[in-house]
Amino acid sequence: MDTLPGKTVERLSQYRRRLLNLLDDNVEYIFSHELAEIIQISAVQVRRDLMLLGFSSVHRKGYPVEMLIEVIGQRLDDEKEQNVAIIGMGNLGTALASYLNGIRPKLKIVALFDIDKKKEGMEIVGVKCYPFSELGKVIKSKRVSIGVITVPQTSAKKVAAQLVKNGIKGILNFTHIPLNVPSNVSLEEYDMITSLEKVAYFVKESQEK
Amino acid sequence: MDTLPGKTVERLSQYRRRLLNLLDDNVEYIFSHELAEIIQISAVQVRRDLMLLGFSSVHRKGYPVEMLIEVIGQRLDDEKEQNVAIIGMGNLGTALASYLNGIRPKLKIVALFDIDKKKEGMEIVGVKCYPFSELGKVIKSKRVSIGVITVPQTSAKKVAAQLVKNGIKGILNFTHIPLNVPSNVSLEEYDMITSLEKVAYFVKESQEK
DNA sequence: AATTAGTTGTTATTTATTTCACATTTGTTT
DNA sequence: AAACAAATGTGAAATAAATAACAACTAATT
Repeated sequence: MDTLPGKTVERLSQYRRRLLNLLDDNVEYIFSHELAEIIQISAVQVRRDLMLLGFSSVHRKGYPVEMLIEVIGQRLDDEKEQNVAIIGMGNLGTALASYLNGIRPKLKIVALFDIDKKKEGMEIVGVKCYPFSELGKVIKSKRVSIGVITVPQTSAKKVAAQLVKNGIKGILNFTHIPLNVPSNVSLEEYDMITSLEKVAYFVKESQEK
Repeated sequence: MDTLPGKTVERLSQYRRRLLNLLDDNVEYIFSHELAEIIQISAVQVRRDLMLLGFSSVHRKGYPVEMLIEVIGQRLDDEKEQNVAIIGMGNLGTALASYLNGIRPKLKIVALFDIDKKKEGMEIVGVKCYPFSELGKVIKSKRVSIGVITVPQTSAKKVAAQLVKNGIKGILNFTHIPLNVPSNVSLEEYDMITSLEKVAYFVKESQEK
C-alpha cells in the first residue's frame, strides 16, 4: 500500500473532522459534492482522494459517513497510539496544548515542557508540565514519538537537536527557524510570519489589478 | 509584471528574514548555495526564485545582501503600509500579536479584538484591544486591510462574514473551520490539527518501511 | 419498459512546481 | 596565457497536483 501524497493526507484529516461532526448530526451518507462544499474544494478532488483509499460510494446514496471515517482512520492513524510532547509553554504552546488535546484518540498529548522551573508540575488541560532538563527521560518513559516546538526562536535548534538525540520520530516546528534533521525524522514546519506576508502580497496584487 | 507563484512568495519571505539577519552580521554577499543551506532547500530553487525577481548576482561574489532585501521588498510589500487586525485574544491571538508585531515595517498590527469586554482598552505589545462590537468602525478608521482570525471555532464564520462585510481584503484563518469568502478577498488558512496529523502519518509510514 | 437525471470512478489533460543539466562567465592558479 | 574552478542563469525534463471529461451505473420518472 503506497504512501499517500502530503496534500491528500491534509485533506483526509479535514474530511475526517467534518465527517465526525456530520455523524453527530446523524448524517448517514454524503455525496462528494457535499463534502467538497463543506471543505471548499472541488468534488473531483474529494473523489480522487477517496479513490486513493480504494473507498467506494453506495450508488446514488453517496459515501457512508461512519465507514468512511473508519477507512480514513485505518489509513492515517497508527494502530498503536502516538504520543506527542509540546516544548515551550508560552502563549502559543498553551494554545496548542488545548487545541490539540483530546482531538484525536490515537494522538495523545502526554507531556509539556518549559524552561521555566516555576511551571514544573503545573497541569494544562490535564497534561503535566516538565522542566526542560527532563526532556530525554520523559520522552523515553512516555514513549513520545512526536515533538511540537513552540519555544522562542533562539532555542529552536537546541530543542530540535535534543529531540532528535532522544529518538523523536517527527517534529512540528512553529518557530521561524528552519531545522535540519536526519531524514528518518519527519519534519513539518509552519511559519506564521510567512503566512501573513503571503496574504499581504496577494492582497496587494489583487488591488493592483 | 506577473504575479509570483505562491510558493515563491513563501520562500521570498523567508529569504528576506534570513538576509536581514545576515545584514546585521555585516555579510555583504551570499551565494545561492549558502542561502539554500540556511533555508534547507536546493540552490537551484533559490536561483529560480531570484530569477523571477529579475535579480542577478555579482559574478563570483554572490548576491549582494542589502540590495536583494531591497528587491524582495519592492516585490512583496505594498508601497503604502498594510494594516492588520487580530480577532480573538486568547492564547493563540496573544501569541500571534507578539510574534507578528513589528516584524515587518510595512505590516502593522493596528488593532486587536475580543468578545470579552474586560479586555477592552487593554494593550498587548502596545496595541489596543477593542470589543468585537467595534469591529466595523475600527476597520474603517484604521484602514485595516488584513484580518487574522484566532477566535474559537464556533465564531469563525461569523467573524469572517463581519470582516468581509466591512471590506477586508485578506484573511488569515487559524481556526479549523474552512471559510467561504468572495474571490476578491485573499484567503490563507492554517489548520494546526491537520499539521499534527500529517506529521503523525509520515512518522507512521516511515516506521512501516 | 424506456427515458431521464444524478453521481461516481477513472483516464487523460492541464497546470504548477521542482530538479536536471549544461553552456556561460570570469576569478584564480599554474 | 592557458587551464582550471566556482557559480550562475536558464531551457528542458521530471514530478506533483488539480481539473476536465466522460463512460458506466442505477434510482426515479414517464
